[in-house]
Amino acid sequence: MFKSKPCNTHHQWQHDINSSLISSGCHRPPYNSVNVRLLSVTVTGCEERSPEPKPRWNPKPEQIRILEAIFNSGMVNPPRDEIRKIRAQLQEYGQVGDANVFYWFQNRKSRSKHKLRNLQNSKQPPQQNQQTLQTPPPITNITTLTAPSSSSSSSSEKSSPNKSVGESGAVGPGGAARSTVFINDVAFEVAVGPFNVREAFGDDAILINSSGQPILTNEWGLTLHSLQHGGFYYLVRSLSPFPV
Amino acid sequence: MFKSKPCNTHHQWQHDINSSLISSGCHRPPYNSVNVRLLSVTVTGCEERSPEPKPRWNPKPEQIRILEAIFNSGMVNPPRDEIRKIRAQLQEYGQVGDANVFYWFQNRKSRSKHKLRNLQNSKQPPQQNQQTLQTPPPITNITTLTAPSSSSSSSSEKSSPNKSVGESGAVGPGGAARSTVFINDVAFEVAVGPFNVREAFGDDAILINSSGQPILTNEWGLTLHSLQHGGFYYLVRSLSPFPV
DNA sequence: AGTGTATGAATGAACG
DNA sequence: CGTTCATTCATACACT
Repeated sequence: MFKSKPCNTHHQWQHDINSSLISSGCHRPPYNSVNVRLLSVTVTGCEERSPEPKPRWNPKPEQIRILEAIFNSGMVNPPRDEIRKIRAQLQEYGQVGDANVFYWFQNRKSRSKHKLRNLQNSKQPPQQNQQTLQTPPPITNITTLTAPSSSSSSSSEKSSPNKSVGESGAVGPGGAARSTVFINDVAFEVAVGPFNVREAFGDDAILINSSGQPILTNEWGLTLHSLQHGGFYYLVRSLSPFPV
Repeated sequence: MFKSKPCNTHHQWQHDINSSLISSGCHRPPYNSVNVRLLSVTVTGCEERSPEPKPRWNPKPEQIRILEAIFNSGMVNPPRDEIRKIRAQLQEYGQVGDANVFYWFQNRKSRSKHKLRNLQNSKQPPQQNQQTLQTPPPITNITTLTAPSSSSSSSSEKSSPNKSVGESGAVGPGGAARSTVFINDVAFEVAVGPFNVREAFGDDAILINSSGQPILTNEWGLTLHSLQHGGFYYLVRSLSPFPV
């Protein structure tokens, strides 16, 4: 019982988690808490199995904005030094630790990928789903896929992605016309024609090209033109996370 | 969906990784490796579906205790034979494979180091260009690990059995009364003053200094004096429950 | 109130 | 070995 209920009120203080990164101890909250926490027994007194409240970091909107901006600018996997800098930057708006930033990027990337995957998958089913889904049923797709996604971390750059891509422009012979575009350095195969940005990435999603120009869309989130095959685009958000 | 499954149905059977450790060979068997495949993942008609979900090992608290104890006793990088023995020992409490043990130690060590590094970093304000390359670790090959001290919250002081993420950022005002010592080459932050060896390492724990002299403690397991800041100590046990 | 979803945190597993 | 991926847990918040 004294273990799953942080009696603490929802104080979102996050003491000084800063400077702590992934720990490695044991923590198995689920049912048992054996934990042999090394130290922390500052001799200062008897301690009993008091569950740690676990104040979870609650990023401020400004912080999220910054993080999102960095993420969307291509740095999806910032190296350690960068994390530290980012943390410093974020700290202007509230307490935050390197670990928090680290976790944020990890989760952000992971979930982004996961969602996109689902998206992709949902298009696969031989079901004639068309409705609001923009992807044409034909799926003859080529196996060419180049997803830089993580790759290296040593160099933090990618502001200007121009990694020579394989230019996998292939269209199913006799099939629907599709082209490959890169969004946040991730390859996507999209149908030629209007692309439903909103459907794909959410209501608040905005695509900008490599020149920083936003891709215009109509009130339905559809681009006015086709995305350019082989083009690089970046996804930004006006606010809030995207629902899918 | 599943909000809190107390004891998830994790089937604990770790497909035996028998034969050899994971050192080399094929990795990433789990079909779930979606890796960088966000694009075109289809057409293949039917993807090979390994009928094996490969549930990941979920160490039991007792197992964690044993592992922690071994790790804390200094064996941060057990050789293959030891791993086998350890596994055998752990198996009393649940299925576990050599690979699991191996990974556990790898992660444990790695994350301990990370944590320490961040700690150090945060305490050493940016005053030196750290190229990440070129500067061989000034430290010896010691594996430093810092123990979380209760840190902040002057009022709520407790040694949490669980995740101890908290770490007071800057030492703050005047610096807390703590010092760093190395026990089995692992860095610990301890409170200045008597140190509770028993509390920290168990009833059978004995600390000896770098000269081989045992650190005397009273009947409570408290050292008579403070541990020396920066000093090297070694943990031995009067009765060794584990092979060391 | 509960129920579902979004997301911070943790960690086993694995890659390069 | 350091870094990254995938999965899971737990909690804050939104919803009907």
